[in-house]
Amino acid sequence: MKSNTVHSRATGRITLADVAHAAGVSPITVSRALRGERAVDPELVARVQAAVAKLGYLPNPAARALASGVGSHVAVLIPMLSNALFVDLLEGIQRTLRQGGYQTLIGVTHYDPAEEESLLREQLLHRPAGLMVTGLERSDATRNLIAQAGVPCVHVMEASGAHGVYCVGFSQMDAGEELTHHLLSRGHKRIAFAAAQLDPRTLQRLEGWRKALLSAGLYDTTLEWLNPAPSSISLGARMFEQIMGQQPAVDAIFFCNDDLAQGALLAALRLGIAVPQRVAIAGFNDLTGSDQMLPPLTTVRTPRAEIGIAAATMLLSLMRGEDVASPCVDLGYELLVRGST
Amino acid sequence: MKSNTVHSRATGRITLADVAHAAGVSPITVSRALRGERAVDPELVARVQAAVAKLGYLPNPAARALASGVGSHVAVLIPMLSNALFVDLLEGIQRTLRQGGYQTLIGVTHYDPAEEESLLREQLLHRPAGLMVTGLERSDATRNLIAQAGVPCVHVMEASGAHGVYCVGFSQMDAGEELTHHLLSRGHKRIAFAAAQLDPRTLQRLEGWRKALLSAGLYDTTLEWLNPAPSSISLGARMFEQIMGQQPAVDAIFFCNDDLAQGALLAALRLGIAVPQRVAIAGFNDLTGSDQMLPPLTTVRTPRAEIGIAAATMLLSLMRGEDVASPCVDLGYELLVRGST
DNA sequence: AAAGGTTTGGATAGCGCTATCCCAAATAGT
DNA sequence: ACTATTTGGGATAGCGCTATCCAAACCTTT
Repeated sequence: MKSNTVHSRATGRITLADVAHAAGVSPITVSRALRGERAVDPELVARVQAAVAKLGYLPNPAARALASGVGSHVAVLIPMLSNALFVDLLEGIQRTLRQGGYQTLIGVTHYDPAEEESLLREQLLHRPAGLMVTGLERSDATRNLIAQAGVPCVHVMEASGAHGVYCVGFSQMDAGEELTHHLLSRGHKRIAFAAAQLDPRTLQRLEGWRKALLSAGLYDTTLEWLNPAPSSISLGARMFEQIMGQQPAVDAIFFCNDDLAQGALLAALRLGIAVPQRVAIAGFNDLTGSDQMLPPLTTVRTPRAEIGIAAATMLLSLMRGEDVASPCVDLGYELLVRGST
Repeated sequence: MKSNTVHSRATGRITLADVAHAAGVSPITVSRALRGERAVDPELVARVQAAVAKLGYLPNPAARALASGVGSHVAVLIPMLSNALFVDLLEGIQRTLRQGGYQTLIGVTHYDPAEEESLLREQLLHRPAGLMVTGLERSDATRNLIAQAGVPCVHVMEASGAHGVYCVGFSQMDAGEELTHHLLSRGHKRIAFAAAQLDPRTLQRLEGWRKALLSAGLYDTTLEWLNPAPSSISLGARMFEQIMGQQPAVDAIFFCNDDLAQGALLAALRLGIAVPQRVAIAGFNDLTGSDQMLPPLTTVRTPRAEIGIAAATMLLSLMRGEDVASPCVDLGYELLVRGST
């Protein structure tokens, strides 16, 4: 006796062939109808869709990936998950890509170019449909891997006019400059820049700070406090104590990230140093808690969730083979002046 | 003229067949030698490995997934990325799985059972080799999906004796009880429990708190402050003000998470309420910054990185078809008594 | 109306790997 | 010494889908 189940394959899963049989068309027509890859008679499309719905057909991503040579996922490389900045970014990316039918494969580079390269190499084996990477600076080897991958790549968190590169972000340098101008406008003369991690974005903010101080004739190398260690609240506290101890003339400090600035504010409370009277403190990124500090922290709100959404939307277009209006999107930033300056 | 390149396929990539040709064996032998799936003559294994190294062969995950019916990745479902707790957990999981040759596909459920179910459904389409989920409580539909997936699943963050379930975590209830006992031992009589998010783990801590207060004869429903909103520093500040305003007799507050407690400490500073003299404050999870607060926050250190590593190690064993010594691993916790109590 | 181009559906042949069956050779059992 | 069992290599046949070529049907154009 013949089996009268709907499926034909041994595994028992509904396949494209089953749908084709039910719709009375060939498998390739089902494939085309579902992907919209070529014009198909609307009536056949309707029959196919009815069969798909009736059978509950779900395409097999592995088979699709093997046959087409490209997967249904996107590889995203970010430096860190412990910085809330990237978590917000990722949330926007993942939600948007998921709506577009793509999975997100996350790789964490720990700010290490070698790790970025090895992660990318691994990810590329899985033949992603697209790539998303943080920033524009990377090793030549990594850059080559991206170029030879043959899939679109969007760069996030920095905006650059460099052509041939898709990017979504904002000008870290302008933001750093604007925040420094704010401190200058408050009458501060000795404005220190305190940074940790020293990734490219941090160094761009440093450039902005330098530019503002140079134009005001107030630049001084000894005002730069650069620490390559990872950024953290406790490091911020330590750097604050160090700066105030070694350079009492400093009357404002621009911390490259809010966690450092939060640590500094807590240290100031502990030491009884008045903020902003004795020394003004500013941060960057408007992380959670910054508005709750004593005093509330002046900082720069960066549109990371929006960047994630815009970058993912751009990547979706590129993966569909569409052109994008502008390869480089600048989403700006917002200076948030609060009690600490 | 015949091509003298090493590869045979149109795509130009080195395939298993190329390796087989170079090693002078059949493709299936190469497959077996590389996977160790069946005994293969050591000499042939050596020849195969030499050919792999010479040609730079890298297996195609999509082909492997299609032929074997199972992918080379693990689906991990966690509630949130904005809680540092899960970031630390994930870091341990991802690093360990990567060493074992598996990719990690992250799904964020936002504490929503329906989203958990739909995410799992999507992930299952990709046929993961294993599953990792947070906690033990979930919808029946999700539970069925896990059971019918036919791949091993490890539950993290809670330890339970329930048989047939693999889990790595600790007893949230015991931790809540122990922290409450600490507060009792400090002489506090009216110890409030303040919680947000109200996920199962939080409710287990609540149970521990209740148990401790009941045994001390100090339990009172009005001491429970439960807020379903997401946990955050600013919510902690608001809840603190609310509790102190409405229930001035409270002499200690156990916050279910450090972010709430940090907000409370900042609010206390703002309001000039002495901690721990007027009211003691305790948190949970020892998040970054808790040791920098004024006063430093008493909390419970939870071994989330270790949980991630142990859970991933267990899952690796299960995916290899090995037995694990104990299906349920309790990694404990550590009470950190600091200045706030 | 014939020649040429343009759709649109289908047959065919893989994508690169592994499950499965088979068989020869080696080992064990009585 | 003979069968019974184990061991290890290979041939074969897919896994479920899409790229590619082909042919028939449908429009144009002159």
